[in-house]
Amino acid sequence: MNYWLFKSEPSCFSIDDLAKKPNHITPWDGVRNYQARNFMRSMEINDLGFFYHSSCAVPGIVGIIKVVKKSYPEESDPRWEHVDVQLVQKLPEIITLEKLRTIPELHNMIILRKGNRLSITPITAHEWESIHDRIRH
DNA sequence: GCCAACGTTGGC
DNA sequence: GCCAACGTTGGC
Repeated sequence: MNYWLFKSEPSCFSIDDLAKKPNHITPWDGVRNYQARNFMRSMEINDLGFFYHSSCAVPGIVGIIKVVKKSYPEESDPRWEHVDVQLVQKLPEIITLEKLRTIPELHNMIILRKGNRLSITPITAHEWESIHDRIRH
């Protein structure tokens, strides 16, 4: 079991867009970065991920998703690949980037590093739990 | 809108 | 294979 963080600009594809999809499933297509593609290739069914809203007024984690189909080539350009993901939970409240920066366990998280632009990043089980603990129940 | 950081492109 | 130029990302 691996953990990931998936970035998306909500003006392009938001957590609510995912919630409107049949079975709450979407192909995570359009990734045009080799490192991110390689991360997708290494994903397994049932891997979990955080859904992150970027380039918006309040960036942060807005949901939990899981991998439901292993990486496969895109029709338009087989050089690129993507997995299918399914919505597990929309968080009752966003965990903002500002909040994430205050969590000591996350100081090494890739997404928080200056200049990071990767749209898909692995996160550790420890990081996953630290964030998960901040979800309101 | 600004700009730092980073990836990609293409001439050499 | 180097590296300058350019395009994109994403927080602010």
